[in-house]
Amino acid sequence: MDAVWASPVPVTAYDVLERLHAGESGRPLAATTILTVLSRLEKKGFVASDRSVRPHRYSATASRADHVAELMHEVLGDAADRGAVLERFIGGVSDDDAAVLRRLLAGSS
Amino acid sequence: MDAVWASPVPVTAYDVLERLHAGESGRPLAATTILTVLSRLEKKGFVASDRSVRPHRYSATASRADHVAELMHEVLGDAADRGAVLERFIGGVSDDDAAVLRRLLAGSS
DNA sequence: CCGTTTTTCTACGTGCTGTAGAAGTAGTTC
DNA sequence: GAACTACTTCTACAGCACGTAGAAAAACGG
Repeated sequence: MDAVWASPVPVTAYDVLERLHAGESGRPLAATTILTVLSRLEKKGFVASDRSVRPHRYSATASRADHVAELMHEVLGDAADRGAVLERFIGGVSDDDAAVLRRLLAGSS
Repeated sequence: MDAVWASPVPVTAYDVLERLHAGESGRPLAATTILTVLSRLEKKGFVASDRSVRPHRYSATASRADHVAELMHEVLGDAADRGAVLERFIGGVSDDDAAVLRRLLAGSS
């Protein structure tokens, strides 16, 4: 339920199906499975569908990066002691990530 | 299943029960409910219990801040495009949070 | 020993997720 | 336009986590 973000262009359910089967050759999924998942994702607002063309095209409403960043804000938002959380978070990031963060914060000052 | 972090000192199940009932006067929970939840939390490593004393004392293995920070790392870890995620994340934090982050990053340089 | 307190075992309802079959709908072809 | 086919929706079921709790077992106090 996550490989939908893999392609930034609108895809059909069958595109997703192929993409999934290309990677992992475990059990072949049914086409309807993909449709169901896409429908549920749509109901939750994670994807949008273009129903004007016959094989409906699905596209993500937010990029994976957006989504993950939002998740981070969500879990952070549940904390009253944001400072402490951020401290722990920064304490655990890699040097590379820290550099990225420093640059980003410097820019948006 | 979250109010356990409310107190940093080891607590008994009945302490938790009281604490919960003090706040929200909705429906009174059964004592066994708390025990069950604590057991499950223990199985997942979120709390530790001191079984030497009779009313067992439960304490969190990680502070709430630790836990939330870990969650943030978890969701971040799922992303290949960390840079983009961090960018979005920083873009959404408040000025106060940004200041805290800047200070933290400056310190751990 | 016997009652009371505390814990464990077991269980039920619910909601989310992965999976898919059955049935409906929409273009396509003759 | 009736049949065929490709696509989609409806409905369903199993699995899992979670909140909740009763029943039974265990441990403590007298």
